[in-house]
Amino acid sequence: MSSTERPVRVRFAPSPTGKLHVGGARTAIYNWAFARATGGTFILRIDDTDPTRSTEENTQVILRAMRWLGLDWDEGPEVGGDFGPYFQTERLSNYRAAAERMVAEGNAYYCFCSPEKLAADREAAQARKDTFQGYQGTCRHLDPAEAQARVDAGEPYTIRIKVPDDRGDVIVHDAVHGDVVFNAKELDDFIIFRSDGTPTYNFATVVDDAEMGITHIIRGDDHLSNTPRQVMVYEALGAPVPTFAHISMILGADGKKLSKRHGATSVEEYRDAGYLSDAFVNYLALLGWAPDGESTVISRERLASEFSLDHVSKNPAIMDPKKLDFINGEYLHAMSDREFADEVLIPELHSHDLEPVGECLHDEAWYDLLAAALKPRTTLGPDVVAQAAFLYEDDADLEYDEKAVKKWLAKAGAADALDASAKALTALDDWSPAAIEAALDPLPEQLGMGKGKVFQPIRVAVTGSAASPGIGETLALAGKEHVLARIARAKELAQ
RNA sequence: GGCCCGUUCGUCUAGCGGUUUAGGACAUCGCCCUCUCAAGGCGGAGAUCGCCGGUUCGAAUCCGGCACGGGCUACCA
Repeated sequence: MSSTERPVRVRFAPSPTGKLHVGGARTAIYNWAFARATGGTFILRIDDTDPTRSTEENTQVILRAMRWLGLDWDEGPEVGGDFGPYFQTERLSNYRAAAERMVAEGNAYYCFCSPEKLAADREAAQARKDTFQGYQGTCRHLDPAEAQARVDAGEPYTIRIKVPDDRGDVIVHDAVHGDVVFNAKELDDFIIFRSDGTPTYNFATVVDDAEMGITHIIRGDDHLSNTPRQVMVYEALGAPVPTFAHISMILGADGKKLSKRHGATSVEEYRDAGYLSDAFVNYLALLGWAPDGESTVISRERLASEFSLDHVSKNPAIMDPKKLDFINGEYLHAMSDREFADEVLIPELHSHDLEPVGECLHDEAWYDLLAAALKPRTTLGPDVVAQAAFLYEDDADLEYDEKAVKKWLAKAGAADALDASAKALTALDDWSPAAIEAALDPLPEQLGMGKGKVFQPIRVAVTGSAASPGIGETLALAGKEHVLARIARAKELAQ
């Protein structure tokens, strides 16, 4: 039975040797979306066979990142499943059994070559400028009984797969690259079991994928060249070969492999910077996959229903933070004022220790107004902090932006504008944005000045800066008492 | 050294032999709106489809070579 006829089972199998990187996150997203779009099963497996670099803490970081991304897995850590365990370190006996079966069936053999001999052989091949520089097959034709005797005698050994002499072309059916042809002659009898009794990656991963019934392997294209080796293992195991989908790497702005010097590379850094999970998934999903040539903002639901492997691009993608910001802004702007207040505004203010000061005008209606004012001006959650800061300063401590003072307060007419507006505002009972604007509206004409000449001095007086939401909203948020106090204070700087 | 992969505006991409004067999005520039900053609306500039040959009446699309970039070739994953 061909793999495409089996119910879809895909897996994301990170090694807990570090945090979840954006490249891994995208691989996880594609696996998840493919499973959801095909009604298949999404499995999470932890490939922790490298004991020196794998840690429990990294495993937790990865699970947390997966949850934050909203990539729920059907089988794996913490949810279980019929094909477990889902940690490779708990499956060692499976690998051992599979390898021994391969030896027994003549598809693998014991090798007693020392690392030194192998290195010497390789150097010799290089010196001879041989086209083939792999394993020379020294132990391939050892008598099985004799080999077994040496093993029993305690001699160190590795287990190597026996690539059939007459295998010919190995064709990897890849959903994004098409059929990729390799010749088995270029493959050597690679090691599947180390002398320390642990399996190698190319072996363990295939044993797991075969036993877990994985039908499609979606992973980074750094594995493409290793795929024919893995196909050899599937064949030796007598397991169906899955369909592969090798996706390209994500690069930094300079076209080089993403690394620390490019800034944020891990999922949690993006989360901590204030990106929305939906926006981040949206951006990453479209970095290398396009449902059409038009869509930029695509919902999680659409991703989960429309994702397909045949629209995945072959070439590497450069990560563009500007576009991520744009998409994040789109998600923010699509929120209701209430959602924005509860999910972004208030948490951000709290995490920056901007707690309500003075009298309690910071009620629900006040936050709704602040949310409405700030939402269109926000592309990243933390943007709200600097914009709202003037509302959390004592009147006497408010700092004025030097340029703004020079441009708007230290100018002829500024004092008149402040006087007139203070007078109009003092008389005002209804302290709503609309009422404030109505009260201020006639002033420019009365004073014979342009609107900017009147409103900007007020804005600078109240916020300390030349940029803020509309004057009505700004004053309404600051509160009448504070507005008047700040205007009075600013008059000392005005002409 | 050998094998494999990739190459469309600055960036992400659409394009699967004629409907293409190569479409969209981000970024950028300009205009409108406007009390500022955003948001929003409208518009501009921006890609001889890596290069060279070939197939074809016709190629970004098919084939070959080359160049550049990347991967694998480990008792790493």
